[in-house]
Amino acid sequence: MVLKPKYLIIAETLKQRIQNGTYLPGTPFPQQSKLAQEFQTSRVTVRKAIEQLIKIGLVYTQRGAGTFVRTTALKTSHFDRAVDQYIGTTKLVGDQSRVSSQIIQFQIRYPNAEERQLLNLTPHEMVYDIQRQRLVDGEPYALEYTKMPVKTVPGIDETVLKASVYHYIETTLHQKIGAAYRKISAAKATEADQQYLACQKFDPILRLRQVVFLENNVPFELSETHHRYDKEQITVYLPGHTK
Amino acid sequence: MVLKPKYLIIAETLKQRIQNGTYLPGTPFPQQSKLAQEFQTSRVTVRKAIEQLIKIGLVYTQRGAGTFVRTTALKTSHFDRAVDQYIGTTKLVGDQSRVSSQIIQFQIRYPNAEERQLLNLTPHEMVYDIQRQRLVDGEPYALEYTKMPVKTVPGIDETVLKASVYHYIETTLHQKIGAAYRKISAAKATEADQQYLACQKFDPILRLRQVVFLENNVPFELSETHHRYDKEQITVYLPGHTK
DNA sequence: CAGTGGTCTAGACCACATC
DNA sequence: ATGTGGTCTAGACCACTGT
Repeated sequence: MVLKPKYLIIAETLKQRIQNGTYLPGTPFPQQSKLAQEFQTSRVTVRKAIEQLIKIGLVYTQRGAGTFVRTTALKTSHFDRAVDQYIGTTKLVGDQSRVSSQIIQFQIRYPNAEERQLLNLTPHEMVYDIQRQRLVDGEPYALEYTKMPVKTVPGIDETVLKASVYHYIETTLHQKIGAAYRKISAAKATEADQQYLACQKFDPILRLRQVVFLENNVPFELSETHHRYDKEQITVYLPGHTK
Repeated sequence: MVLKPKYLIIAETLKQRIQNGTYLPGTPFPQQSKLAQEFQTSRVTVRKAIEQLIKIGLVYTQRGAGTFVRTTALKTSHFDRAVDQYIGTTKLVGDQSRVSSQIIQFQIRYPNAEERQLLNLTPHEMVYDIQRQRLVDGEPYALEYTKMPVKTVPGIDETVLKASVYHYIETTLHQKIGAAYRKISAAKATEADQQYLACQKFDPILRLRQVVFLENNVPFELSETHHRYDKEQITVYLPGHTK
């Protein structure tokens, strides 16, 4: 694909206009037919662009009335964390230079039953089994247990693990990250948590278990991440019915 | 609206076929043009129906190849918890008869600064301030701190609070629940948590803070819910780019 | 009533996967 | 080369909100 689809370009343009205050919260938003004229396109395409903004919670529509920018706070995060990029630690923090990693364990082995099922593997397709301590600005940030199929993410080594696996996948393997299933829970700190997150014995842990897919829908990561309860929270926006 | 939009009817039909095994995971899915013929509609409408299924993680598409049912586990929850209905405790559990509530506090007062901002209120528009212990099958399930504008949700009383506010809003007020912002974190158990969730002093708590909107995008609830760490986890599905 | 967004059509052409 | 999904058009009509 040489050129981005028109509706994504329009979505980005509208997003910028919201950011720079061209369209103010609560106030107007040009009607769809006007936008179609402006962008030299059809109304259907404009609607598709607006749909993107609805999905990330920037605007909402009211039949018969118009389209409006959301006033609500909590909104700050939506500009930097697009829908598909709040999945990896490095991306979560945003600034890659602030993130560093200590490798606690790194081995390649055969998958167990759960890994075979969730990563869709046969018994002889091997997985990386990785434990990393992630630090932001030198402070412990997360403890990660990651399993990835070797066949799907070939070439992982210590250099990659010290930096960002997601970055490696996108730049070197030229793959894009797709959907993800996440389960979020609270847990008691394990001994490893106490050690690598520098937390107390009775501190709670925010635990995130997820299966992540590439854009071609091949699962490539099964992971469990532990966060200090006082350093991280997870923000979710649930659109109502996207029409 | 007398009749449901055609694309939603098609989406439901396809969903049922996935459930009853007509379309098997990994296996085929009729091509969009064929489905358009079958449902006597245009391909655009069929695509809109499929979009719904993608959003809840039931299927995925691959350009040039076809549409496929997701194999991955974790899938069970998607049939019962539709996108827009995992917000209230009563709905979360599913079976209303199993849920009961003890009212700990119920008063009406003027809003503080945070409430005014997040619920979009003027200083003289009053809010309900409610604390409830929620039980499932008689066992403590959650401790809820809820603030709602009186003007938006009129007529709340002890009878409603003993049952379900969401049910009241939908049946008596004839409003529908829309979008929601949620922040999920882990926390130490407070004294109230220990008392009303019957948990130990050093047990972690799963904490959910959210602002919920009606379908017309008026915010109607600002709440904080505490869950026992061993009784609840939150499942999220993040679609990649929905095209 | 006028004006808005929501649904829908019947085509067309493009990008990609598979053989 | 064929077949799939992805993008796009230029209309039409419906449902709802406001006055």
